[in-house]
Amino acid sequence: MDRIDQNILRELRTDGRISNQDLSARVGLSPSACLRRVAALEKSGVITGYRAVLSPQAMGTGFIAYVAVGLSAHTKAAQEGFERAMRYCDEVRECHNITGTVEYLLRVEAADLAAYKRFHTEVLGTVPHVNALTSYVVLGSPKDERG
Amino acid sequence: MDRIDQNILRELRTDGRISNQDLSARVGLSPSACLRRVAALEKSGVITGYRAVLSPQAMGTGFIAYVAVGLSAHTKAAQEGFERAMRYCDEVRECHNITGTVEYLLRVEAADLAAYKRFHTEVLGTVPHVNALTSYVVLGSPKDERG
DNA sequence: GGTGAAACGTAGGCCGT
DNA sequence: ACGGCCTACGTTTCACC
Repeated sequence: MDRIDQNILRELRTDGRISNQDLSARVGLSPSACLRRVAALEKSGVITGYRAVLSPQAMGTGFIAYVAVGLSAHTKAAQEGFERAMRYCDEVRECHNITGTVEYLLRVEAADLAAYKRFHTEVLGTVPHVNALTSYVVLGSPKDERG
Repeated sequence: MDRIDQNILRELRTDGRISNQDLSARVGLSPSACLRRVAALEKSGVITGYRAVLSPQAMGTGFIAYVAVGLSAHTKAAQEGFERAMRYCDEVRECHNITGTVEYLLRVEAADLAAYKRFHTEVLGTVPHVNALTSYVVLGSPKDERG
């Protein structure tokens, strides 16, 4: 992992669909040498995948909220049950296990406030052991370099 | 924006580097028709970009935390100053303006606890109007579909 | 790490529906 | 307006130096 690898990663983080030819030119390598490095970075797990970044507005998920979730039982079974429920939930885009007064922080994307309310009561309200629920509605994201 | 577009977006969200040929086969279209749709989705702003997803561990940023930040002044100038500071901060990967008792939620990625402590005191501690700081260290992310 | 050539994918004109 | 076909062009990918 030298300077050239760092440059490759910086470029791919900005534009994941750059052609190998353009990428090799930017980092000062021949296409084949560049491709070998990219393949190695993928194989070693430094690059875990590529994703298209979609506009939430255009996707009909203009309502975004972070939700702090506390469980009533601190058992392994309770955690696994909750995580399993989150995994199968399309609205839940991220589920982080955190330190602090509650166990989880979710990022939830819904169409609008009404859809979010439905998710809040009908989904989160019915998952076993869910105790404390605090929603933080996202008003805007001055910086967002997710992925 | 019909069902085929939805399928295209679902595939590109999962694998942003899929070839147009494979993508067209998956959504049941000819390569040219598929490419036209993808180009239209990019032009109309539904697809805002493509990114490589990198492993934080491999990138030397294995320590991740969410930080709730409250400002002492609720003026436009105070907010703009804070947001500007966050924009130029490499450790801050996301900065969301949220509702609730505090104004901002940050995602911070650092090498380790020591690096995070340095960031916490030397960066966040010196930004004007920063009042309340609460860190939530990420222990793990059972689900993470960021991007 | 670079070179070259074959295999592969892309992009755009054109026509049918 | 939109999808499919065809083709020239560019890119990827491999053995080899």
